[in-house]
Amino acid sequence: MTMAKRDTYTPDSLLAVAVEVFIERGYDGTSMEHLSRAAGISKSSIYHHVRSKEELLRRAISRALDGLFGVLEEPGATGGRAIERLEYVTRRVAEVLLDELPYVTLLLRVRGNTDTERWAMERRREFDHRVAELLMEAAADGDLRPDVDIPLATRLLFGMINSIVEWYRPGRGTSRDEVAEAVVRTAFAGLRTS
Amino acid sequence: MTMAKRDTYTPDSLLAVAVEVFIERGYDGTSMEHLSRAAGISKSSIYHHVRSKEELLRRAISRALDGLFGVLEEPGATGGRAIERLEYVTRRVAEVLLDELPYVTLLLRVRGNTDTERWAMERRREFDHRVAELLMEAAADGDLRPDVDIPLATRLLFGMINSIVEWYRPGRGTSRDEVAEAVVRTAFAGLRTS
DNA sequence: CCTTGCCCCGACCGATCGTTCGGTTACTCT
DNA sequence: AGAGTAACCGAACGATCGGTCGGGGCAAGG
Repeated sequence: MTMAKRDTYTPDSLLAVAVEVFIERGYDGTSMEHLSRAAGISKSSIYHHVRSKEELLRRAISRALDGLFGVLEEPGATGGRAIERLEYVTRRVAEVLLDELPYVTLLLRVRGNTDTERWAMERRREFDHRVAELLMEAAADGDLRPDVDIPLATRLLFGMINSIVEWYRPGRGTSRDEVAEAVVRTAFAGLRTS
Repeated sequence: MTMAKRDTYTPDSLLAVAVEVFIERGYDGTSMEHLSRAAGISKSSIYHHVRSKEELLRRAISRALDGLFGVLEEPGATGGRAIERLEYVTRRVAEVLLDELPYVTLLLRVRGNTDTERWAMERRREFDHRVAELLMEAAADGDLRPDVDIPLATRLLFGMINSIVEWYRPGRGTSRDEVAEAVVRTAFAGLRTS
């Protein structure tokens, strides 16, 4: 009746292993041989769980994108003054990035060599655009320092948030919430009026 | 007598072509076939100018590192109050990054798969450490907001600066000096006291 | 004219790439 | 016990990888 838990790979648990290797060696720098060694099963066995190497990438990237776009649907991102929504989104994006660190890391490193990668880049641009609109609204409300260049500020804001994937390691140093808080505080000190 | 200029490749002019392809496709995602097509010469001809694919990477990375470490030797980085030196270094690093954009881009994307890449990562860490020291000095002088976490602030500062390589394209949008100025202003608004 | 040396080429090397295939194990269900 | 199947494996596929090799074209110097 109840399906007994077996200690074997599911597509998702295999994905978790694969993503770690992708991050360490880069997607193109990772061979199926590398993956099989890290997973402890043979190269051909991997194909029992997933169709291809690229499917692993697609699954990982989808998970990251779902998390990021999900933030834009949350109440804090849809109601209230633009500057407040912007601050909410900034904090939540940082949190999602920290919670789904390996998957978002992979998303941010995609270069556009395959159809999957180009699709990921397009979705990412779309997300950035949505946040840029928030910045424009906040500027129209007069809640941003008058001398900020909106497109430039958007770039630098994302640059700061996204850089987290380059150095954050869970359990070492600053905690998740502290990082998110520091990002919000540092970024908005340079943006907000008063 | 005078060596007539011939329109043929030098190791450096070939490097410029190769670096562009490396950035577009990623180092591991670039084959010598890709390089030969971009350079307009055959694959084997490339080996007349450079010893290997990895030598191209090493040359590019060296150029980036020389530029960055060079900043630390400039007068503005060695004399005066720590907070002033920090601001000088921040601006100059942004400028060097913009001037040597493709080479620094490559440096920042290295993952550590080969000896060359591991060497690059070590030199980079060394550079980051030098700047982190400046932050500590400035904090000791009481010129930084008392609530800033020094290691964290260092990460975010570099995150913002380094993100430039992800979006800046010369001749499009904001100018070199405007970008450098915006980085300094935005970053120091969140760091400096008063 | 002929030689020298730089720049380039096509053909090819062994190794490794992502993927496929036929078959074996081990567990579940009847 | 026997049937069915999920999970796995070694061997091998054609393609492509980074790199080598011997030689050809051509401008410069004699």
